[in-house]
Amino acid sequence: MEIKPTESELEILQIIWKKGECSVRDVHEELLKNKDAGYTTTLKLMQIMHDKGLVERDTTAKTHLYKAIITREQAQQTALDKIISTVFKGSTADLVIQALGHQRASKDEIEAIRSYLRDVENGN
Amino acid sequence: MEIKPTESELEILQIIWKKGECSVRDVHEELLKNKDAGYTTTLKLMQIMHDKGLVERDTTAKTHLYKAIITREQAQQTALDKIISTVFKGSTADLVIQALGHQRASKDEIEAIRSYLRDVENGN
DNA sequence: ATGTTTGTACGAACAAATTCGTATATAAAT
DNA sequence: ATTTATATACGAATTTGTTCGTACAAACAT
Repeated sequence: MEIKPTESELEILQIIWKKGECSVRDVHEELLKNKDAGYTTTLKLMQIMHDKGLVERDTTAKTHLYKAIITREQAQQTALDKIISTVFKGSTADLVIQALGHQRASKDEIEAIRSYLRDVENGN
Repeated sequence: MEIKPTESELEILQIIWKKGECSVRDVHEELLKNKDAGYTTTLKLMQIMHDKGLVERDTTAKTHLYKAIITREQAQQTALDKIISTVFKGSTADLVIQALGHQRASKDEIEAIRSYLRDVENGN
């Protein structure tokens, strides 16, 4: 049973991950900074996300509060799995190298990665 | 002007990238190994891809031959850009670490990445 | 108490992507 | 020559995702 958030759902999840528990209005206000959309559109999307089990909600008050069920890490992993298999021929190394090559990681980022590699190799 | 292949289009591009020039039947046969679909579905998809400029084709013979216009690297970069911005908060390092952490890269892969990092640091 | 604001629910329009059936042309086999 | 297999073209149904309008309930302000 795959949980694959759509594009729009991910935009919303991002906001919920950042802010924690959110009302529809919270999310909507934040969305408006980047795009243009009606309030009921956001509401509907969040209701659908609830149906799909991407979020849970507290309906005790009039204004419902939504929390993410799926974690950012899960979504990251799903997204990675997908593109590794669809465009990177299954090779994680290819993905990493392509990411580092074109995204121009900063010195700090590169150091973080290198230190991570050390840990992996020592710990294993 | 964004060139964003859809899910199905990527499945087809993968095959074309691997095999080079392909007829619809070539692609279709390969697709059948993983999923179930009708021949005309594959045909239609490839025609749409042609309309969109993802592939070009040689129509001199009865059986048309398709080649990819978009390269695997372009598709990789597009895919990376998208997920880095949607689920990795814009951080390439986060992506790399998540990829290495869960995909359990092999020793060879890790060495390849490390050597790549060395090159980057020396070359820059 | 009554109007205004703020909320949910939900059907339905719209759009994009996918799938397939049918028509038709060409090549190959009998 | 006629049948059979293999192609393309393309309209249309289906499915999935997105957007919005309208109805209605609860809270708030006057």
